Amino acid sequence: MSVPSQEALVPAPAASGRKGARQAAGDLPVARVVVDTPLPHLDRPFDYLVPATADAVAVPGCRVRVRFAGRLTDGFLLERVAGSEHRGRLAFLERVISPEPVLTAEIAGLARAVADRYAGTMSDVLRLAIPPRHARVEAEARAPAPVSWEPAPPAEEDRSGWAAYQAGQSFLTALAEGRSPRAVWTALPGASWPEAIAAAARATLASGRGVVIVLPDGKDVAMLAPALGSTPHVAITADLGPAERYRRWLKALRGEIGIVVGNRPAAFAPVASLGLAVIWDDGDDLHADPHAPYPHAREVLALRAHRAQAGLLIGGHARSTEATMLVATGWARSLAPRREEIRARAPRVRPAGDDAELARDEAARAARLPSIAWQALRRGLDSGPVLVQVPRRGYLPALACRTCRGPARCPACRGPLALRGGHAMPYCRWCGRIAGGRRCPSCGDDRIRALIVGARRTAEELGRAFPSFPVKTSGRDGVLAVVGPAPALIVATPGAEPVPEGGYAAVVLLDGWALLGRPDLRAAEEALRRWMNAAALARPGAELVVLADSAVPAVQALLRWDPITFAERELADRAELGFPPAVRMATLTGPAAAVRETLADVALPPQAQVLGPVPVEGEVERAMVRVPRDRGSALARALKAASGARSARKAADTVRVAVDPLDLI
DNA sequence: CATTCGCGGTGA
DNA sequence: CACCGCGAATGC
Repeated sequence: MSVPSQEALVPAPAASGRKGARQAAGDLPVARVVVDTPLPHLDRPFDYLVPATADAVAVPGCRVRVRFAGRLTDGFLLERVAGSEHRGRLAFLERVISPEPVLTAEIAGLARAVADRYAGTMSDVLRLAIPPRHARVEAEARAPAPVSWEPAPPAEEDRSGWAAYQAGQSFLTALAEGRSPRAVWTALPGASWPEAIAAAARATLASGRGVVIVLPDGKDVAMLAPALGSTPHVAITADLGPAERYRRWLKALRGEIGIVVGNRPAAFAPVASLGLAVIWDDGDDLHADPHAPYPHAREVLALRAHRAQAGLLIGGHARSTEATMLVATGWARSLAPRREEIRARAPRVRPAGDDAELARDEAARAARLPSIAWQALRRGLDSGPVLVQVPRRGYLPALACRTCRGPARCPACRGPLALRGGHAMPYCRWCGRIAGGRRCPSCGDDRIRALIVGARRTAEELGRAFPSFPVKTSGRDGVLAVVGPAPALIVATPGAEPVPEGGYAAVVLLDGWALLGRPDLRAAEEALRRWMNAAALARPGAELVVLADSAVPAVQALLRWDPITFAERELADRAELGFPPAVRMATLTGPAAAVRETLADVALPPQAQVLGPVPVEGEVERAMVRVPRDRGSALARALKAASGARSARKAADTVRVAVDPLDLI
């Protein structure tokens, strides 16, 4: 198709100072632009004319400003083409913000794929993928680009620790030889996962390819940096500030650096010729983006590795059900430790159920500490720091017996009790029964109290039980990154455990039943992940006591240090129940009428099943739609079409669509 | 929010 | 039957 002549395309210019119409560029005069609008029905490229004056700077991937629906709007120039399909006159690009090609072809394709996977728009994804521009930083002289990335020093195999895994060595070799293996890696406790990741990154770099490494939070990034040592890399984290973040991101974009380490957004880092994508602790919910379309870093990296034919390494001490699915379908291989390595390095785990004998010590009794936990801590304190993991404050408003402070449980199923707002009677979080007329099995009292277990309170109580040792807390407000080798009592919430020099001498996981009792599909998986992350910080053979019933599968998995069998069983359960990742599921949340309207409009793929809608709170309702995994993209397409139709007709109430969200129940 | 589309009404 | 006017649809 050819471009109609200028005069036909260009409206007579408004009476401005300039005389004459603007000229379109002679060569490839049409720019395809992704316009920054959240409206789903506008999620496609729009064509604009490139002014001749902007010919040199209007390069694919650059930021532009265009008049869209009467307003000036930001956008990205996808490509320059000779003509347009659009029947009607094209407008000119208003301005090229800068010629920096910030949207590479690879990331453009990835953003499109992520949007399609999550029933979202490309511009929403680009907002997550591309940091805001910082003009001064962009203008800074670019460092002279190296001819190629530093050849990595020969990998120090003994330090990296990959030999401890069944296929560890061949994984490294494959990367170094330019192949693209995909693996789900179950990391050994006590071993240095940063060293292992660094070795994989170096091997990839040696093959002349780039690496992105995604870690849950800044603390993990800080741990990986020393392992990478002199290997050239940039760390991009949220706490840097916009200028420095953009500076480092540009280094990757401009090909000056081949390894990018960071949190969630690093999954989109514009590393050239990607050879390996890494995600650590993929079960951590920090990897799920809270912004529309709510993509998960593991899924982003899996899509990216697939599209770019790069390797993928999904690692963690525990194993997510989703990663297990990738192994089950044969898409990725399992990188599991040899059994004898586990035996040599895992802590010795002992459960303490409800019936466990409380410590004799008065202060330990007050802290609800069973005897075996108290003894483990006391013995540990002879030789080093000990860790007590407590659930985050306010994480679960638990109920306990008024007198003895033992956990209040459902008389029918032993699930944890909770109070619902406005109701006087506690109900069971597991079976939902109203627990009237219950009595505490140990002291007979029928009164209950709210028990807010938190790090600070627990720390005070434990401090009294071990008066001669320093007590340190680490939690949401005030994270302690590291602790020294001296004996000390460390009280931390999950994810905030300080890394001890030389490992913890003992670990106690308090309130296991509280973690397990959460009304969440993923409660057991999440409990095991948190326990294992804490336990992995223990010295080999250290004593570890978990306050939970040993009959529970997650506790069994911890006892045997077998997260894989647990995850496989979890996956089988999900398949049975019809929940992700065994199926693809989407939730529609919004005002009741809007949710029902959308459900009525949507042309669901065959075999789709609608659950609900059910009230969430107030007027808000939520419905779930599930389809077999291979219908996932059809479902996303249908949901986007339906929400697009709604937004096109300017329906007042919006319905939030989330695909495979973490909080399903 | 600006522009265009498209339909029914209207007056010649 | 051409043209007008207004609400709906569209967005280059």
